[in-house]
Amino acid sequence: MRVRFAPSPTGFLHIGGLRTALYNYLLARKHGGVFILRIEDTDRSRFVPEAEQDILDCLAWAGLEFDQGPEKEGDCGPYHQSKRSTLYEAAADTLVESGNAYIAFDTAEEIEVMRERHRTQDNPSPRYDLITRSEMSNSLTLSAQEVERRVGSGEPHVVRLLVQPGKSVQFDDFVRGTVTFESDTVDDQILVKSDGLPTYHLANIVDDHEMGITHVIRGEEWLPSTPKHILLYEALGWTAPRMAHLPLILSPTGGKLSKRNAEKQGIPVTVRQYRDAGYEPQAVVNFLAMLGWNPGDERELFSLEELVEAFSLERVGQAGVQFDLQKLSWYNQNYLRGRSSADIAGQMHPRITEQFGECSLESVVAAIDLMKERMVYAHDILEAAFLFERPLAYDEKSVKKKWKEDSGDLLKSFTRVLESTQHWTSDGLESALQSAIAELDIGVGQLMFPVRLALSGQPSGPGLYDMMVYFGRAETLFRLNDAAQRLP
RNA sequence: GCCGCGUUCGUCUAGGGGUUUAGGACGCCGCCCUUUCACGGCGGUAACACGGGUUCAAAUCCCGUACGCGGUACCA
Repeated sequence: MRVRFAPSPTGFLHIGGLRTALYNYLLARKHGGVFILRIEDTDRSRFVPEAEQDILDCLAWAGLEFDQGPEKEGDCGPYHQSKRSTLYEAAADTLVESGNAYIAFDTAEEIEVMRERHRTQDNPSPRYDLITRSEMSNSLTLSAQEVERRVGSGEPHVVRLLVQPGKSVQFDDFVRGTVTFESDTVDDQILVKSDGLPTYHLANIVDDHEMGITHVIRGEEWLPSTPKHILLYEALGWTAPRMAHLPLILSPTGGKLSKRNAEKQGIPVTVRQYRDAGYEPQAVVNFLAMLGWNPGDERELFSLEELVEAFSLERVGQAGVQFDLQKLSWYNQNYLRGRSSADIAGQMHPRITEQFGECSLESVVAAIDLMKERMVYAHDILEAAFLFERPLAYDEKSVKKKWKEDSGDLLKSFTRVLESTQHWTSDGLESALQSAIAELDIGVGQLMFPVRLALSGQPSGPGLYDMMVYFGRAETLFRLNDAAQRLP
């Protein structure tokens, strides 16, 4: 088995592209096959220089290692279509010679005029096909000498696929079963553009054949052009690979998860955005895997290795799937919890020192220990500012609600108990507080809430005693006294 | 318009003729835990698009309709 992921470097890698790459990767690994990365850079007008590096970075980030591709030569390179021109030229020549393709000289304007002429209410976009090609300037309507003269004089021209009418083009799709198209509904696809570069359709099938691709796994948007590809394989006398068209990822409101559509709803569309937003790569991978595929049992959490084990094309769904950011967060929370506090602390330490000033790595580890259960993203730790600096202000609502006239005095009384507390541990501090409220003859809440407020400035947070242990005696006493002074 | 693909809780889905009072997960709601918030535990909410057929029996098979999505480029 040989599969490939073949993105175009026209922009940053789309999240849907990553899913396509993932499914290809999983299938290859599952069957001990080869996973190839091929850069389809045949559109010069949309070429984005940084795009290729982004594709490489994002695949690496997600842990999808390819076997062959740019900077990883294998048995069928090069892996950029821009470096494989001779292959496409040869295929185009073969097709023209065998009468399966022809040369056309029409300019964009001439084609537009033809479309205008044939346009009706019922046919808003006339094709270049059986009906119309006879009235255009191409090697089917011009004499051989005239064609030769025009080509010889350097007149711009394209190569078009000659689609024969009345044929039923059929193929078996792994996820959709048998799909049939009538050749009458297929247009004479341009194979070689007037700049001499092949279109996707030609380059793609030439490369898939040359690279020995056995399974093509791609998005459903390619389904309508598959009959063209099948026709090309037939015309070249090649065996077509097996096809699998994946359900499209839709926006939560339906419709394509396009840049505009998605960003309006706060959904990142490029993999880079997920990386930058602090998503765990495993969470993204796991989430993406479940978007259109399921293992057939009730498991939800899968490592990449487990996905390889469980994956199969048979269990890929057929209906479009809506993207759900909340489910992704749930995955993220799960994978974050799976990481050690030391690991997360190591990642976040630089940002914490940058934001709050110098602090030891050990203290960050302790802070993560305190917060981990209530974090969804690694950077959530930054929101718990009180762990790294003294509260600048106290949550107004809580003060209004919980801070009573005697709270300051109670806090001061408590500091006297804490000064002499023997065991500065969670248990020791709990009994210290218990004895304090017994002595003062008050309810637990009357003391607990002011203490929490004094320590964190917040109405909620980690366990009170654990927090005191984290701060230590001196800092705890300082914050208690400070609050008693600053609050009314 | 035409061509193609699709349609089970709000979302991702299981189920593919009888085992289904349609199962799980996310979300939402409630209770418990915790005198905080989260985590966790327990419970609840909520779906077979519609209409015909086939059959003793249909979410499951067939046909139609509706709706959604994709394609309809010298883009991929």
